[in-house]
Amino acid sequence: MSEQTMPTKERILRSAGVIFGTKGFKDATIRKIAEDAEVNIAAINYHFHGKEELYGAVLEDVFHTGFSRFPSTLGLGEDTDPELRLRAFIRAMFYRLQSREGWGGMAGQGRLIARELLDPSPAFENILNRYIKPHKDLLVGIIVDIMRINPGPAKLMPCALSIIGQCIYYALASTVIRTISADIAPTEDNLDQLADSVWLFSLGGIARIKEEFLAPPKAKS
Amino acid sequence: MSEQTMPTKERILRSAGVIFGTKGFKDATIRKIAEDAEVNIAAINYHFHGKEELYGAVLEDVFHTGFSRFPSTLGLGEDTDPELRLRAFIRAMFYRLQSREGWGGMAGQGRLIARELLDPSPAFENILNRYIKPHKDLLVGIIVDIMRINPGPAKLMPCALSIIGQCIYYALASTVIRTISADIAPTEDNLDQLADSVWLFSLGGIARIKEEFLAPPKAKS
DNA sequence: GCATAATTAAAACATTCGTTTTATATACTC
DNA sequence: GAGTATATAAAACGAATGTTTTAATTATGC
Repeated sequence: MSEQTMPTKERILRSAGVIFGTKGFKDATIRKIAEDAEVNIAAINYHFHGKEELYGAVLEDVFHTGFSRFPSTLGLGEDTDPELRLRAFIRAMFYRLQSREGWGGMAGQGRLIARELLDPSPAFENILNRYIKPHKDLLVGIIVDIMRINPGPAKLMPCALSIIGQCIYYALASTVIRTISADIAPTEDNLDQLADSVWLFSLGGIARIKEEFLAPPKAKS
Repeated sequence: MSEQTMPTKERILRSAGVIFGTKGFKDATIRKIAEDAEVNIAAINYHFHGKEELYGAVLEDVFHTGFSRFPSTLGLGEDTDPELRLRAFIRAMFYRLQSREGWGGMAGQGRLIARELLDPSPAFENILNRYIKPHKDLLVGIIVDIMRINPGPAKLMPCALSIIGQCIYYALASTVIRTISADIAPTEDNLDQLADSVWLFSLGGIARIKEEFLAPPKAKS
């Protein structure tokens, strides 16, 4: 389905995804989206009822597409080595956040999600319950399996946040990372490599947190 | 110096810091800043030459104040145990990003920095060279000292990004973290605790990266 | 103490943007 | 094939916003 034969509604959704992602809600204008989608302004307010609802639809679409195409297990069964399941989890996050695939040139879905974390929109609460919370629970389950004990949420949650934080940061700061050291910036080609670096780092982190939980040090200022 | 005796220029800078931080550049309006600072609109365009330049001044002020009050060493000498220097580095980041201290109720400096990482402003290039790059170099130095070997930038940079990413993420996503599990969300009281969790996690991560560098596994799919 | 510069105040301007309205075209139903 | 619903197009509206202008006020230097 080419650019022109694609139904208007879809074209709008595509363009809106790119523009909302790269410029943010406030900076993205209906006019620019309409121009990019080669669609009249009124068509946007016809199919969606306004800017806000369009944004909600984009958000839903981004999460739905991302989690459909790159499920957090990447197809691995529950019986797989939990360390490999963690690797799949992290890789899936990298793909979702940074891969170009499946979103037709959409270069900004990772940034769109980062924006939501900064300034959650009204539409985000649904996303939170339907995607993010289960996603977090899955990760916590993997960590427990890796540790082979359950140290309780007070230890597990920071672990999970540390892992997710690394992944999000690469998407958030990709622009700045590129100017600081271009060779380490995430591209389509080194995603696996970066993801695996985060994976190894996290395996070490998890081990250390477990160790500290089992044998809390007496004397360490 | 009370609210009213403070010079106009400073009052503007304070209010602008809060409002830019919490709402972002585009969403923050000159009128709201003027109202909050109890200052006429024209005074803003008189002292600063416009919205953009005001923003630049705020950014400079945030970084200057942050790094002055919380230097990355927290006073520790070069001869200190590098693991403790890492702890200081991470704590300083948490204080800078999330502490209320020293910025008169400024609740959003961490978010302001996260916004810059997402959409760097023209004023950011200076900040990058004068604050962020040296900051990164310091961190890399600490990591080398902890590892006691230098595995080269291809291994060091991801380590540094993983550490910084964790810190930034807590600031970026504090709102969402709070709704997911309120007890782990960063507050003024548990900053040390969270920072130390990131510290331990990172120590484990560094160890693991080093280990993998020294003895790369032959057979691991 | 006055003249000049620095600062603050109020109003007006020009632009941008989301939305609405009105008109036209296309598709579908009976 | 007429009539109705659906979809697109063009223009206009109204609100918000950054900036400028013009006037008034305050501080400063001699």
